[in-house]
Amino acid sequence: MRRASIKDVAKAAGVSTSTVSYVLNQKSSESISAQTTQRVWEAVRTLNYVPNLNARSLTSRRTNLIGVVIPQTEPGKEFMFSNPFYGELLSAIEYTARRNGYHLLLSGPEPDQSYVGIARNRGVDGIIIVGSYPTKSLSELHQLSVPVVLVDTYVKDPVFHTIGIDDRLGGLLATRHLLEMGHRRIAFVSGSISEQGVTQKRFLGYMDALSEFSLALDERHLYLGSVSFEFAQSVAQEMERRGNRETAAFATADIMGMGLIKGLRHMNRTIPDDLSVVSFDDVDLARMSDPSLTTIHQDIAQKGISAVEMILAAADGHKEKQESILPIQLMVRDSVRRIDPNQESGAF
Amino acid sequence: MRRASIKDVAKAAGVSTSTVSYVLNQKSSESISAQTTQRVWEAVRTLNYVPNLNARSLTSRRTNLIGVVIPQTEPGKEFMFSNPFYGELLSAIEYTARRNGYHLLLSGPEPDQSYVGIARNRGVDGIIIVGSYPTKSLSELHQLSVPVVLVDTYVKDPVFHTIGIDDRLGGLLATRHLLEMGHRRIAFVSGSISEQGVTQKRFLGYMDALSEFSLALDERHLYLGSVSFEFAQSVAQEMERRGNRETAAFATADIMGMGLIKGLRHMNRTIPDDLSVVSFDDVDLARMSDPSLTTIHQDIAQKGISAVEMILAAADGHKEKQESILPIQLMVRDSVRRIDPNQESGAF
DNA sequence: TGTGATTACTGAAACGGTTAAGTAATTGCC
DNA sequence: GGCAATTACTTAACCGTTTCAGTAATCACA
Repeated sequence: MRRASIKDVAKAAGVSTSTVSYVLNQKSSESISAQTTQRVWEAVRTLNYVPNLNARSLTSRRTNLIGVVIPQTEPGKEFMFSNPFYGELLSAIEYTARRNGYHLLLSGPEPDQSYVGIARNRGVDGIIIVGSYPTKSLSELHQLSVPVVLVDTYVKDPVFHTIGIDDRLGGLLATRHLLEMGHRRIAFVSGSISEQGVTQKRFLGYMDALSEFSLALDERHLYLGSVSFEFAQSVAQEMERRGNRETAAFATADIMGMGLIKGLRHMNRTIPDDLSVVSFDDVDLARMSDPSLTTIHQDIAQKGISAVEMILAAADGHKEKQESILPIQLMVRDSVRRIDPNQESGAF
Repeated sequence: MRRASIKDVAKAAGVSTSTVSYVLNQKSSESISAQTTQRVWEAVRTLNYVPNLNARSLTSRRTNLIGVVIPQTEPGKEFMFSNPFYGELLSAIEYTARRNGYHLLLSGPEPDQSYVGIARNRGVDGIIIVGSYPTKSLSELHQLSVPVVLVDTYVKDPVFHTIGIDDRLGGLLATRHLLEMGHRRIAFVSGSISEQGVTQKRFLGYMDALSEFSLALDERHLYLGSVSFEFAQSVAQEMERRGNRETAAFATADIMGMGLIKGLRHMNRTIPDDLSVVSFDDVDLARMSDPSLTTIHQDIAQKGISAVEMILAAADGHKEKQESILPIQLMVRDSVRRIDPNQESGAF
């Protein structure tokens, strides 16, 4: 008992498959009598017919499929989405896509042929790539003539649509806030700094802020690892070990901010009394945290919505390259306290 | 400059399309000379050819696509995944699927034709449904002859593969722990209790535990709303308003446990001193929370892995209905304190 | 009343693949 | 040396859909 095909419908309605197709697609250029139209719809109903979109895409050259590639945040870790940022982003993408008649083809990066797999062999109408990847895979993508939206990726090549925020400004705002609150020895806690990733920009912002206050970069304040709760948690001990007496930290993701807080608490330190923390992203978690995190807010949902809209526009023939930089904002909450800049001792 | 098709390869290699197809699929039943094989592969390489999986599925009747339906946790909310549980689960599903050569078609429930859309018109090889849905849509699904795995859904009809945990036992373990720690007035904080959802079972477990201690259900201790941080947060005030003097609460999801904690803290109450909390799921968040949550642990990743494996088995012809109940475990952390059962006053 | 439009359809090719059946050439075997 | 089996392909049908190019019938009109 197979799924009914258009042929079954045609037979049941006593017409040709082309007629059925015309009825289904309501082409105004074709004229079909009201009688026939009704007979076709009846057949569709009784046979419980649904068009096969895969077959349709064969001729229409449109799949109504958007590929979404989300990275494993941590190379050693099996599962992605360890950062809730991705969950929130994906939600927005899925919702927007579905509203516009698109489905989502979800994939992590494929080990062998980078991440163009779904684009190439599924013929997606567009592909949204979140995060940074080796440049060579990006150039691969360019050869496919498929709209690509890069989210949170920095590339010089102005070939792809991009959407992101001003990460450097974010780093500046975060660090400046700490400086204005009197902090001078500020840890920089992040994942590894890659060429195309957001972290590098946030780091530049960190340095910008130091410059504003005529401070030199002290590499001993850099704590680089992976974007994960666990790593950030371990940084607390590392800070003590190094003995740099930081009074504040800028963590480049909310989960890292939370990890830091947790790590400090294990050492019986409290936030913000022993260490002020500013983080980045403003995921739901940031508000839920205790103390709630002072963080750089970005509109994660809007990022997803815009990404889909760019694909839709490109699929509708708009050729111009689009580039969107969403606003960000410092959210002052409870994880930073003001100190006397001349006070000599930090928590460590 | 279109994508190369199998015809282009055939022309370039000077053979028929069938030969190319045989080379590509390495059918041992067909004999192709080493020479020809090499020429075909060369053509494939120079033309950068990748088979179109959509076209292939037309004849092979296999799409290598698994549909995943994840609910909007909250009817009024636009975006799903507000509960990190879904992110963790989806991660595991995606990873396992990709490892086995499958891609994921992600969808929220479709407003009009429930959620069978992707199954019907994309011809997925299997569909994983997370959470509970109206029964009528389920019966719809049954008519498609596609393997279906129901995750965290209770249905009497033993038609679908299912995977879940013993939610009733979980409710029992959570509540019993609170009772053993001396609590007698225990709030039940959850989303709405639906027929097929997990909440109902957890509620039954809550009642089981009360029975064990010869306590009657007091409906004043029930706080039902939506599975969200925000609702749980608001429950804190509601508890005070009602004045039932609860000393503990069982929240049926970790985010609700966290919301509760936050809500109480806003009222200058502390956990677990003023209220002990046990929650459910043990998402990463639960460990990160402060105080870390005493919660019912379940292996979320395994849930996803098993779901995919069930689909794979079914796609390979295994017809028997599979049913998996994963173990759970009470994780004792820092959100519960022992009190004297005879002490008369709770926090409220 | 013949002509050109319009209406209401159908036939067939095409999309990119797979595969059963057929064919020609070579090989194995007695 | 003749026949069957094997090797190495090709042809053609088919999967489910769209769409261009017909075709036949009706209609409008001078």
